[in-house]
Amino acid sequence: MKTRQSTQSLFSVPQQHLFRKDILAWYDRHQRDLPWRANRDPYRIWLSEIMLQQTRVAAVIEHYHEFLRRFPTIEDLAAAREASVLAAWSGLGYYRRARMLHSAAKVIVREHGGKFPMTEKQLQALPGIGRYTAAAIASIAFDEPVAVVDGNVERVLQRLAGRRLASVELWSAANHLLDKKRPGDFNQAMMELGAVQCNPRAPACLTCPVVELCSTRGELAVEAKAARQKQCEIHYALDVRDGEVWLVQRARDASLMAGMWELPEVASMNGVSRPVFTLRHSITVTDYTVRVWQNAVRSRTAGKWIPRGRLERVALTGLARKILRKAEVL
DNA sequence: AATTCGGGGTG
DNA sequence: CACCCAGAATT
Repeated sequence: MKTRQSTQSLFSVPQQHLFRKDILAWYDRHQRDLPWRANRDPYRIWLSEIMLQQTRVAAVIEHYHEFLRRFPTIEDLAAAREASVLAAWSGLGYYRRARMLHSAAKVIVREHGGKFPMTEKQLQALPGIGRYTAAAIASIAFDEPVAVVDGNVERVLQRLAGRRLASVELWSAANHLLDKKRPGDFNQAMMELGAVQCNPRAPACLTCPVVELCSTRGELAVEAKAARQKQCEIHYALDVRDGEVWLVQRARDASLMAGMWELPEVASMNGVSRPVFTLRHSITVTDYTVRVWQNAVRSRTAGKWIPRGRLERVALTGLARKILRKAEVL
């Protein structure tokens, strides 16, 4: 017999009410002033959610305004060329997000007449929108009572529960806890709590609004993760003449940052001459020591002279952007 | 269920 | 230096 509930609740009903009241009151008082909280325009909420996938708030804010300045409406975005969208995304990483954002914009304009889909189910059918993002947009922009589970919420729930929770349990617990009258605020409050109070390293339990309902209170064990960063040295040529820079384009079918622009890679001249400068950069699982050379021998790979004034509009890799900025070319 | 995809802030 | 960030798509 199937008496076992497939859904689980962390708290008794009275505790749930208390939790909702406390966390919403805390959120009303302490929420950060973030750009995407200015209104409930689904286009802007959507953009923020895509940018925020695995990306810190501070990094997103740097790109958010400029992206909206270039593509103020979803029609503008749908009509843009992919290269322009990637240029606006440059430095944010996970460039597939930008391609899927662009393709979803086209779908919304072409198949939905530019009107944003309003339900979690419809949203999740769009490219780049998974379970988390669909629930986030539906609840924040359209008041649909669906809970989100992101990295923050996962941590908060596990600390509340005092144990690890499987994915099914997490979504179930979050949905039980959800305040159905203010789902968008509740979801954001949970994430805000995880980001600001219940952070990974040093949870601020002393000032936590729900500490009395928490079974862990800060002592949650961290799980060991193996992944080691590999170290690697890489060399690039910096050629600037007449206000132009020589750049090359990554292969269209490269697995990493396909089609984006960067400086040409060259052989090491360590010992022969001195690099213009050296910097460090990490991509996925590799920590690069990057040496930049002037007057290096480039191979004959196809490239282009790009006027400095146009660099803002080029889909540079994050590393290329970093180098050009350090060289004061950008 | 496990991998892949960027890049950087932070303790 | 290690860890993790308002995850999704692919295998």
